[in-house]
Amino acid sequence: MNTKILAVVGPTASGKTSLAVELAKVYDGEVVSADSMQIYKKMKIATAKPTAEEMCGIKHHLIDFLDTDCGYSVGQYVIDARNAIDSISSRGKTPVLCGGTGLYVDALLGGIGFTDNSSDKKVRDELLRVASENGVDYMLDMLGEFDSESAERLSEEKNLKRIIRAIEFYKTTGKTITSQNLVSKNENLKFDSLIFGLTASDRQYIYDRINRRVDIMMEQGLLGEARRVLSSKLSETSSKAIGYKQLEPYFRGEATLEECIERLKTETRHYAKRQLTWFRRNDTINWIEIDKYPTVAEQLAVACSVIDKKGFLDG
RNA sequence: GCCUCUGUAGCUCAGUCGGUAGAGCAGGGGACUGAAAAUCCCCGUGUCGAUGGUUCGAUUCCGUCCGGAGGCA
Repeated sequence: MNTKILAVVGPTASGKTSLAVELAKVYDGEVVSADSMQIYKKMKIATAKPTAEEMCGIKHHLIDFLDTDCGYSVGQYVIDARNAIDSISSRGKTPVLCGGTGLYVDALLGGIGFTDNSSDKKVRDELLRVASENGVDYMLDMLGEFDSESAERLSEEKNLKRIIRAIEFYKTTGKTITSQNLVSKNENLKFDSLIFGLTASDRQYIYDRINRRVDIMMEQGLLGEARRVLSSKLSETSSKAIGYKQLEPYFRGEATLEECIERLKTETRHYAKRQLTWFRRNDTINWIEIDKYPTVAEQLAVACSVIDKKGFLDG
């Protein structure tokens, strides 16, 4: 039988952390993070990484373990998360997945099997160079030579990053990404999951929370953290975090602090919107509207009633 | 008080030699299989400040009024 796992997803600043901790308390669980930025050490305030106090003694996995100069990927995440879940289950506890990185959540819960060594920095850099010289259409034609199906699929939006990824996959494995995607879903790797999604009936409610949280981050010392993070060596992944690069114009004297903070809020809102788009298409999610249930206690009550009604953790 | 400039989308502004208007940002929708806090695609009706006048027709020209900015006193 597949391992049973509870999950809490949703946009940034929706309160995933506290609900996950409460669920873990009730169901004797441990939290497994699904967040592509909280993995990094040093990045605490900007990533809203749970503090010891917020964790309430609940063990958290896949948080605060990687140096900022290290890269990371979905493939690695799925391996790490499966290990964490195995360890939790073997101790007879309930894994509670918690995070806003939709790709990580879906890959893990959907049982996507990644093959080894399909990513090669050298190949990718070379492709990026070719692309900068010849343009997107040229890359699309190149892809079409061996994988017309994905070339067709990508021809509408012309997303260079995906086109390059498709070519890179072929160059490093000799297989097309189209064929890989067909066989990657492994039923045996799937989890028996019950997913809760935090959202709001009024989008503005979440935006207000984001704006407020950025102000709080500033009070907590985001500026100092940004200085430290920006002066350390960052990887391709860690350099993408929202919260530091938006403050760079201020450090360089090219913008006022107020302007940068506004920018930071806006980009965080954009991010939340993308997260909502991602999760909305998942019709297995049990949505909880946080403007209707503003306290963790209320959200927990809703979640517990769903779990009970479905008898999800019975037996 | 006089003079000049200005009032167009939530914001910043184009524009219409008179035929009821369009960019950027914000906002909305969507995609997403090894960078995903990434990357990419789609979406623009608004009393053109108010009110009279000229005109077949005014957001556009003219008058008056009401905002805003600057200059002279």
